[in-house]
Amino acid sequence: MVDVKNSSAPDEELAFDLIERIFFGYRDFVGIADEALVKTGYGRAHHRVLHFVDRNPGLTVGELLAILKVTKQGVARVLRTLVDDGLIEVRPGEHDRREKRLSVTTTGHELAVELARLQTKRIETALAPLPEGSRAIVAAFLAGLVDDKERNAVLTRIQAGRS
Amino acid sequence: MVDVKNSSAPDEELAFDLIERIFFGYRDFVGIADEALVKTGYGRAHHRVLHFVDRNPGLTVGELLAILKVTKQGVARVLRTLVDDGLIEVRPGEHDRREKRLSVTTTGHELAVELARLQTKRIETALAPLPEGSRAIVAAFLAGLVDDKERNAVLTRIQAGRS
DNA sequence: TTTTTTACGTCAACCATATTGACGTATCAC
DNA sequence: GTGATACGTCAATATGGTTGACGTAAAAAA
Repeated sequence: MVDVKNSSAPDEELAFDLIERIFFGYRDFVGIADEALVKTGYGRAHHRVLHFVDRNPGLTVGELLAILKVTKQGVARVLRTLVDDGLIEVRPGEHDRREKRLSVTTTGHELAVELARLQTKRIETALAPLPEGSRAIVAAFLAGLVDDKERNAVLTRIQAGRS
Repeated sequence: MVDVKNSSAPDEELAFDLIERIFFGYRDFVGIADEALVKTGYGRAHHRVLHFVDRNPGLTVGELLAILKVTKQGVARVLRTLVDDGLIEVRPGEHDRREKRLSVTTTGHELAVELARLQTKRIETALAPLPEGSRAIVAAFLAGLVDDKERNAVLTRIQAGRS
């Protein structure tokens, strides 16, 4: 019989509540888009690419990889599908023609907005009963979850894609 | 030339900022555990199973499937590995011996706590600079992201696994 | 001008995580 | 005893990735 409470720390407080809320909240939040995407035949990976290209017109492939933290092979198939299907356009960079500058077509933009609309609705519903200033608090908390070294790049990226 | 602004709604406000903060925040938050798991050879799927079994001793396989929203085949390999490796124990249910009641071993608990500790640290760091009451606001927001029909079950589950 | 580096693509092989469908077994409830 | 339930398993398949090797075009440096 081993004592389970054999840790030296005097019963540290672990944030199980928030850890699980993050899990369940994210599970259902992305589920909104997953469901809506069934009709299109696309998956989560397509949504992520479409979203960030929609928000950052002229994004290069390299920047996209940095955002998603995947390898180029990881997005290759997904990106090719979206281009073939006419949701995303590719043009060589003006100053550096090795680059591929990505942007959404009208069709691509419409799908991106449709999904963003659904997710926005969920966010607003979640914020509605909360006190004034909650949006800023939630935003700050979420930014705080990002790796220290990434935070500046992330916030700049988000800011860059403002309406 | 098609007018991009052809929607009837007068320039709806889409919550791009929060949508992206949720993405980046989650990406790095789960990345904390991913990194720590490299040394063990386990992946995200193992972590999820271990976490919920740790927090809900005596959990049945069926309940686990409902929490993770996957099929039994989806957890089969992962669960078998954790049982074979001695991190999770299985016992038949007392009242219903068809059930398999799952619980962590000492080893399993230690790994679960180690991961929770890392994630807790990130959460506390994110909350630290925020005003009093922010924790409750963030908790409420995250619960609000959960599907309406799931929310009661989720909150009950979280509450059940309290320290 | 040659050389090197960069940005990107692609082929091949592979892995983790999941799915659906079919079938089997033990056990419970009636 | 019969049927439903909890679970396991086999097989085939899909999705979303990975590493490694190699190729091309263009930019930057020598």
